[in-house]
Amino acid sequence: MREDPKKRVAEQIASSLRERILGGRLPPGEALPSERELAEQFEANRSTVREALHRLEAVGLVEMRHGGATRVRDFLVSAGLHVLPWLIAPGGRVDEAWLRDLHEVRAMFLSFCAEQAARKATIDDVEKLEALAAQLADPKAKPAQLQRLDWSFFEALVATTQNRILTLITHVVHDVYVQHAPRFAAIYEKDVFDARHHAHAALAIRRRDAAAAAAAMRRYAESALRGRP
Amino acid sequence: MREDPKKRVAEQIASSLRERILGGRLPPGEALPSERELAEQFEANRSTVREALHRLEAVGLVEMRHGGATRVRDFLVSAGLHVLPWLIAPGGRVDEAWLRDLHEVRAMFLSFCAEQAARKATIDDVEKLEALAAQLADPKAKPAQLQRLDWSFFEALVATTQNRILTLITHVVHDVYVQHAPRFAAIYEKDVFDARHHAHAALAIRRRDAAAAAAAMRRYAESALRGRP
DNA sequence: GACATGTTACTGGTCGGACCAGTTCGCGGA
DNA sequence: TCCGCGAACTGGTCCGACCAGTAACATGTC
Repeated sequence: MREDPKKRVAEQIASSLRERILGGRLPPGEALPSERELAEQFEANRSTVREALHRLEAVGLVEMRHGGATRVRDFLVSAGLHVLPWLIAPGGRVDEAWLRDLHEVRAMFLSFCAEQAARKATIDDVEKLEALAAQLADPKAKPAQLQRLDWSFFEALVATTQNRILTLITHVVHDVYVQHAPRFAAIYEKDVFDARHHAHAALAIRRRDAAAAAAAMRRYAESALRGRP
Repeated sequence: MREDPKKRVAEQIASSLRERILGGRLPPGEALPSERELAEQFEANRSTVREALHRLEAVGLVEMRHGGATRVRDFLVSAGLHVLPWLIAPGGRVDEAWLRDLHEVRAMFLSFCAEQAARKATIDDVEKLEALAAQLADPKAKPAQLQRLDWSFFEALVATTQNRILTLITHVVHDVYVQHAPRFAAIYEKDVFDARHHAHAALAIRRRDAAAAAAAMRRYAESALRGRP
């Protein structure tokens, strides 16, 4: 319950409650203290507490019922994808199990995007992907640069699919990456990162070879697993 | 701006603004009227308006800055997957382009889940999937029943993967399905729906044949496209 | 004793008005 | 012309009151 003067009070309260819920200290079904009680505990106004509670409600972590108590919902049953950034690192420490799940989904994503991209890419799309692949192949590039370029490649791939739902999912994944960028740095070390996969994918997309593009990206995603600590 | 006494006032205001944003009448970058002004327009208290604005902020539709104006964000750049239920049917009418995107993602999802399920399924999982596939094959089942069973099969498949990120994504898709269930009913008509795909997938999962399971579910997803109006 | 009922003490929802705290922008002086 | 200061915005927090549902307990009836 430390103070971070940067954050708004409401966000501090929301963070505190969110951690307790995702950390399991407030189990599903449990009734939260009343708003008036929370206001006293956090030494804040009830309106401010309400604001915090509404943030939690908006992402499906609690259920507020007029007249009844505000209860913790089971986020594995009710919450949407947007809780992921908090789930990955509850209390600042990255959770290995969630990370594994993320890498699996990432592999599915990359390969599917490559497949769709091969079907829908325009010349401009192809050239952009090839340009990024070329930059990724630069032996002088530092890991941090590679990380940025790799993300750009991913974004370009998603944009090429012209599927806006994939774009929406990407935003959430992006939130995870920016919040925990150092955690993924190991993937981009010299021994692990191999930009040839990107070049293969770009080439396959140019040739409209959906299967080859998907295979290249899948190989890349699986090779990145070796960079995991 | 009609009144629905069931919904809370704050939710009415949020819905109204959400529709304007997603409908494009409030373009990205545009500044919303001040909270005091909105309170007057909606004949509500400023606290209530703030509550509505916070709901929009929580899903990435607006950006509130202390001292500055609250501005509309570009949801294709900033919003997460959770806006999907509203995007699919802006103003009550289902958007065909979004529906097409959804079907694409659905196909990816089903096939990937089947593939992972084949790798991770326990005996219990397999039996549950086979039981559902058997029920789906019942020639006397009505379309509405098939729709429910098909969803159960999907959920069981996702649960079998033991990947909780897939579960989170599923929740959002579920929201879309329950909100627009009639829209998807055509998929389950006698001429279109073919439960043999489910049986094939279940069998492949039992045999731990990931490729076959993925292929079966992909065929199913693609066959369902024929049911689209 | 079992059950319907009404009272009451909670819960969250809305209100209004006040003040604090940042941003923006234009007016005025150097 | 340019800089800087301040007024007039913006959102953020607080207070205290009251409205509106819920749930549980006490009561009365059969």
